[in-house]
Amino acid sequence: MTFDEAKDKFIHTWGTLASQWGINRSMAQLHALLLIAPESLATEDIMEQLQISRGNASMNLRDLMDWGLIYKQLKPGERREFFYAEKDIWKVARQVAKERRRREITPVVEVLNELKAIPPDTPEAQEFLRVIAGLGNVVGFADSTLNAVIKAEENWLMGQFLKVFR
Amino acid sequence: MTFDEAKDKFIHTWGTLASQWGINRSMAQLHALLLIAPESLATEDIMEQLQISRGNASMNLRDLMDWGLIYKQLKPGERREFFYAEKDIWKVARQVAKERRRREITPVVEVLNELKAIPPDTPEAQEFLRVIAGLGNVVGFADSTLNAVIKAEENWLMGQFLKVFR
DNA sequence: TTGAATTTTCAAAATATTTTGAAAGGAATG
DNA sequence: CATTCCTTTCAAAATATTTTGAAAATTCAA
Repeated sequence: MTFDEAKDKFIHTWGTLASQWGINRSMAQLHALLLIAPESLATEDIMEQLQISRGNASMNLRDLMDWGLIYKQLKPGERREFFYAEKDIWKVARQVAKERRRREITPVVEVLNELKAIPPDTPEAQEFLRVIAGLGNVVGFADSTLNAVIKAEENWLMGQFLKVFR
Repeated sequence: MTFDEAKDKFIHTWGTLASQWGINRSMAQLHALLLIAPESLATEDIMEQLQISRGNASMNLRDLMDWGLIYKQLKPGERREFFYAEKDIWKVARQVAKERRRREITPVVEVLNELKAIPPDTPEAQEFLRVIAGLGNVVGFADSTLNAVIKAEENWLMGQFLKVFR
């Protein structure tokens, strides 16, 4: 496999994968492209390489910046904006974990807490409360795991964890 | 909040959440409904409670069975099929972890292995290989984490892990 | 200021996904 | 068997998401 083939395959694969994760294809491909780019790229470069429209590029670049996965660079003497990706993959993972925790875990915890306040008068209500309590535990685990990723500034604890389960 | 309100809110919330996870609303709501049902339900019950069509119910029930999250029950003297959910939430989590690992992690590992075989002749290729190697580590971590969930028949190790990071 | 270069916005178009419902398929009953 | 009851399938319709592209906004240099 040549480098160009590998590059295409990488960008394509990342895009396909991301859609299973609720991230749209353009955003994922954009991220993939910037991840493997040795230099920062201008919007034009991106539009051309991925064959997407200006609007699409603009919106997804912004979303990626919101996620903290890419940065804007201003080159002296250049009017255009350039973009480059965060290359420390663990930092990327931390960033994603942090965002997903905020967007997905936190709201569920709130709803579960609300729901566990109903009176346990009927069998249905009791079953319901059991399920809610169980889900609370699982969500707690997910939360802890994401926190582990987020807080692992050093790789030591992570390494310990991996050793135990491998 | 009354039980009925709580039930509706739970089903609705679960459905909304799931769509961020690439699972469709009907499937998630169906699962939520069965999770909190104290008795197994017939297709008709489900159609009525969730206001969905017969075809929709049929397809999503099958998908949930494929995921190992619900079971079919045949009641003596009844011609209709009944469905009930796996109520052990940790088992549900394990099942989901197992499926996602199979569907998402395994293919990525294969592609990454393919890609890391390119010759490191240019700076671009070298950067690419660095990124691929880094992603390999992150994916390895995700894999280990899912394995931890999958293999944790007992809660002991899980508890240890949580203690360390909490 | 003005105007050229660049980015952002957003309604409409394109695409993708989900849902429906009716027809076809199966299985149990008499 | 034929009939009834129930489930599955799948093309078409409905919905939701993504993408486009041109107009509006912004930025910077002169």
